[in-house]
Amino acid sequence: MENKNLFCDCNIIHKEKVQKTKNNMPLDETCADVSNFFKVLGDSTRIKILFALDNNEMCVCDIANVLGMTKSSISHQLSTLRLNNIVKCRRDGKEVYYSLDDDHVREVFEVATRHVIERSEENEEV
Amino acid sequence: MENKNLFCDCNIIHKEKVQKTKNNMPLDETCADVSNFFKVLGDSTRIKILFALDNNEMCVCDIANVLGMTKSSISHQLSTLRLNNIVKCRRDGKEVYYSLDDDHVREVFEVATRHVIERSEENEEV
DNA sequence: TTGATAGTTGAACATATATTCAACTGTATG
DNA sequence: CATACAGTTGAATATATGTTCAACTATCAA
Repeated sequence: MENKNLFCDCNIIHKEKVQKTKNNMPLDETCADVSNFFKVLGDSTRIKILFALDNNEMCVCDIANVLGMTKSSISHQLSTLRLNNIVKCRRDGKEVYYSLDDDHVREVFEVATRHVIERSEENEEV
Repeated sequence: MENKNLFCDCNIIHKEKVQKTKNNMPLDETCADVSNFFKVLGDSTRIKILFALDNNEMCVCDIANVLGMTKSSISHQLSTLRLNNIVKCRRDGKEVYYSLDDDHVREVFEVATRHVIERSEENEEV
């Protein structure tokens, strides 16, 4: 059947649109990078860390105290955030200070927060 | 010890900053909503679906064919996206057509994509 | 009504991942 | 040097989640 795709269990309904969309799809690697970026932000502990860091740099112990969690779990999550270029750090004596890495991150973070807050306000009205 | 937090295994190093940051933290529920929003975008299948829908609405079979996946898995993921108000759908005859839900989503999505692409270009230069 | 196709859904399985725990490194101080 | 504290890290465990499979509903056409 010409309309069957080897890797798919159903027909192509709009052949041209499918072909066109296929041609415009980004590389798999790009999709993986984008989804990975969101995945890193998709954890409430990490989001709380970002809120805490939104206005000031903080050391691991202070973050742990703000969130009421162990320094180990915070350190693990900071490591994830750092490896994904979402926070950066500097050591000063015994402490390591973390802060948001760049403005793209702040922008995405703030747009998303606004989106979620506005949506929840909409839902209250209904 | 006055400097120990009941739920944390380490000292408060900067007492004032910790207190101030604690006071400025959003509600747990808000953090959960924000992280959940990102979590939904944090999967490569769902990101591919959003890329496919970025310029035109599509039915389930066509999306499945573009991604080379079963209609069942696509339908499961569309359901996740729909429940989180990221896509919307309309039925027309036997087909159900999906499209991006609102402009906030498009904005976050596009800023993040730009961010990831620019970052990967930076890395190529180095 | 019957058959065909589009799409949905719940359960099961396999994989991914957040936290805990314990051991470790790095730095300052006595 | 030894001690104390800040922070990191790897392994283990418990939980979350994406895909598959099979059964289901919805719509159209004969």
